[in-house]
Amino acid sequence: MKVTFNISKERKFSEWYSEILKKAEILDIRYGVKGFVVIMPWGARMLEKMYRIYESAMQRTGHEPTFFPTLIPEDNFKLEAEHVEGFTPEVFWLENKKGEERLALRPTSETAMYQMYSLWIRSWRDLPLKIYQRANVFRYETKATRPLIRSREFYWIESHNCFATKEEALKQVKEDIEMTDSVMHRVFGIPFLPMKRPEWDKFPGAEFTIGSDSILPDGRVIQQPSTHMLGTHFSKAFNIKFVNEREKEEFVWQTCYGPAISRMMASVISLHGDDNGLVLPYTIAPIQAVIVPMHSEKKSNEIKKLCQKISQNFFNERIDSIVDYSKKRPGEKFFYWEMKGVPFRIEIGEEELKAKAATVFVRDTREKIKVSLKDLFEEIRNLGAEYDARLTGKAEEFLDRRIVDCDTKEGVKKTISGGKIARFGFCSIENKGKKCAAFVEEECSARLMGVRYDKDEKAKGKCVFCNKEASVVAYAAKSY
RNA sequence: GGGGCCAUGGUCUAGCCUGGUUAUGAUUCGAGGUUUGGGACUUCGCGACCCCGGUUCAAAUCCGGGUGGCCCCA
Repeated sequence: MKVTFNISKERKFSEWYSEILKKAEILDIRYGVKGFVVIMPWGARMLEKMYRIYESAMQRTGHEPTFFPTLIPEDNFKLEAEHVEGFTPEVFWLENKKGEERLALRPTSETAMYQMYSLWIRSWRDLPLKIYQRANVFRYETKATRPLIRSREFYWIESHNCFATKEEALKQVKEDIEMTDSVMHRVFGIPFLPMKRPEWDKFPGAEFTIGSDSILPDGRVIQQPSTHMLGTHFSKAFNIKFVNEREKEEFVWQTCYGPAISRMMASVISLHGDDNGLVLPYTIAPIQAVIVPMHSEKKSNEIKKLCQKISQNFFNERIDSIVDYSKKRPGEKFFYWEMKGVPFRIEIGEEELKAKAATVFVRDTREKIKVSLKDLFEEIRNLGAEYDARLTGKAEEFLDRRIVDCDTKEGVKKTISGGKIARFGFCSIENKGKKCAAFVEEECSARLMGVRYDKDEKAKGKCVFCNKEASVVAYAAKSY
């Protein structure tokens, strides 16, 4: 397929995004149901790699995999009062024959999993219970949907943990955020701000919520994984009790964590891509190196053999590669694989045979370098690590530069409308601060993201809205 | 939640106002030839009016409803 790609990401992010999803064959959005898309092979392979990396991090931190049913009986769904209230408007219901209970398509799986937890957990010896599942979940979005960013079905991992003490649960919240950092940030290259959400914006049924906000090129923030301290709200509703070491019955302390992999894919695509198309991190690119045999009158057999040898070698070394034997002219192949975001292109022709060195094109810098054939796979690995570090560094810089300190509410408004993140003194993220947050929502059409959870930012001066003493440093931005 | 715009081959599109020919052009795709170190050229070929209803001798075109998509504002 011939591909043209010439929309500026900087100037027209929204169009750029739609275009790249289609051109790079990540999604086909023509399925015909609002908010539902088909994930095509190039996207699916990326998603799969991201899943594997994330799940192995889950397992390293002591979580066990499970798969729970997609359907939740209505009675179960309704057990936790705040949860029902928060999620009911977003639920897809399956109506059955008369007299049978309605079933919910899971919007999240607390109410599916916790009834089982109450059966599984009997004593302190059963704790901690750390379980995750890979799942697709469904939310009936009434607003406009955006592929991968806000859809009605998305692909995520959800972990649901139970502990004997509050302290352990709080520690888990920290561990979740560390996982977001070690995987989403360090591996996928998506920097984020861990924000403690205001009281009025926490997860329905949680004591508090930490949302990890990342940024997209248009300056809007997007909530990536959120982690919730559930306290004993759900354990009381679902009767999840254990007998402690002193033979007393207690309710378990719970946390849950929901990294949405399909949403991270949106961030990966958006943050790293450029005007020539995708730029995929080396670690998650479906193909890490494409080998292009150049035309030759005399040496075409030798060239072909060398390409095969390199490819086999890559396979042995667990580098995902293909040789592009298609009957296209080189230029067309070059543009195509660049658009697909393949980190490295290896050109092999007469020149390379003679020099015993490959010409390696690096996607993000668009530079060509010579690499001796005998060091090729090691060098690709090194270059891959450097390449990923560059992408991450660039994304970090982009996020940092977007945060602007503001002293006045006019300043906040101006910052937000300029596509940046405002940071300012704020009275309170408890319910008494809700009035001040209304300014952010109504006047700026933005979200009060909350306060930093990863560090203690000292508030000085007044709340920029009500002029009372500021108790916290809050952040606000336009949001997806 | 409010408002606006749009729907024609795989993709982008002309035609619609003022109803009537074999529905325009480009690109992709398939076959052939010349090419091949940054999107080549050329010949031939395949392929479309979102759905339901209405008006009419006649609907891509006019009217109503539905579905889907995009944008702006709250």
